Amino acid sequence: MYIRIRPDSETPIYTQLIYQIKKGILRKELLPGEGLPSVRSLAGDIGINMHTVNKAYKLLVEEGVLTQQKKGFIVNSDTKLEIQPPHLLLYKERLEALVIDTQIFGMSEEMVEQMKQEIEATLKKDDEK
Amino acid sequence: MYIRIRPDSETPIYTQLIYQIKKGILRKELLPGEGLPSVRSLAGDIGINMHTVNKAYKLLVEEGVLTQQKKGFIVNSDTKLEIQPPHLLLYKERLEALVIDTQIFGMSEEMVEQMKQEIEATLKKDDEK
DNA sequence: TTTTTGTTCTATTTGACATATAACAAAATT
DNA sequence: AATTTTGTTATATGTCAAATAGAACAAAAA
Repeated sequence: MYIRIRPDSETPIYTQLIYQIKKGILRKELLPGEGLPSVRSLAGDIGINMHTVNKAYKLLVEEGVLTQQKKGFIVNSDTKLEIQPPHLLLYKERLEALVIDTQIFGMSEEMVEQMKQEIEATLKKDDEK
Repeated sequence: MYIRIRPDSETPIYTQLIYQIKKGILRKELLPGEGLPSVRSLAGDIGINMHTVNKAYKLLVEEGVLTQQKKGFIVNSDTKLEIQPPHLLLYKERLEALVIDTQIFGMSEEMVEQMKQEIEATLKKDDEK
């Protein structure tokens, strides 16, 4: 699985990593129950620190996306993964900010819908594209 | 116009202020051409520092939401305010992150749509509600 | 037995955020 | 004309998150 990190981005590395992994799961490049690389190996591969990878993994566990076994992290196999209240609150805040900017800049509903569909296309298996 | 700041929020104060002002414009509590309170008076009113207000104002000018006269900041009167490329990029990144979380947590399209409409209701003039 | 795993701890560096204070020129007010 | 208000600029300080570095540990896997 490909992971690309932009060190100079405003977005923290651990946040970038979190979304790269979520992307991998949605694209089925990471399957339920599949193990993730160890914090040390992944850190070494993409050239970042071990603790940064560990932070991303632990936050993903906290969200329920990953689970933790005695040894190592794996993709959660639960069919129904529901968002927890504190994360739902953050989700709503992000949605509100996006809606506000959409209206402030007078972006049409079609324009947003098109962008959304372009994004969704990148989140499908290569097979289905 | 009401402005409420949560000092303990993860969101920086200047960012909170930016969205409060955008909200005020959408709700028509701030009209095109209308002047905003001076950085000192607003800072004093809501109990934050002058430079924090100034930072929010300047960023809003940079986005085209406000303009600056010889003296003071005013709401931009341009009918067509179009988003600039760098801001559009950030917008797309935020939209992507939201779409990813929507799918990862298996949220239905109806659920998102409902949340969106609840938000949009808060962005209308009180008259229209 | 050796290696690998995540965990924990201490330490350091960097930058953003926010505040505080002061001084300035230009504009508005009195 | 004098005073006040405006945004601007500069310096300084404190706090915190992010990221790195290195070391040590017990438990599990090889």
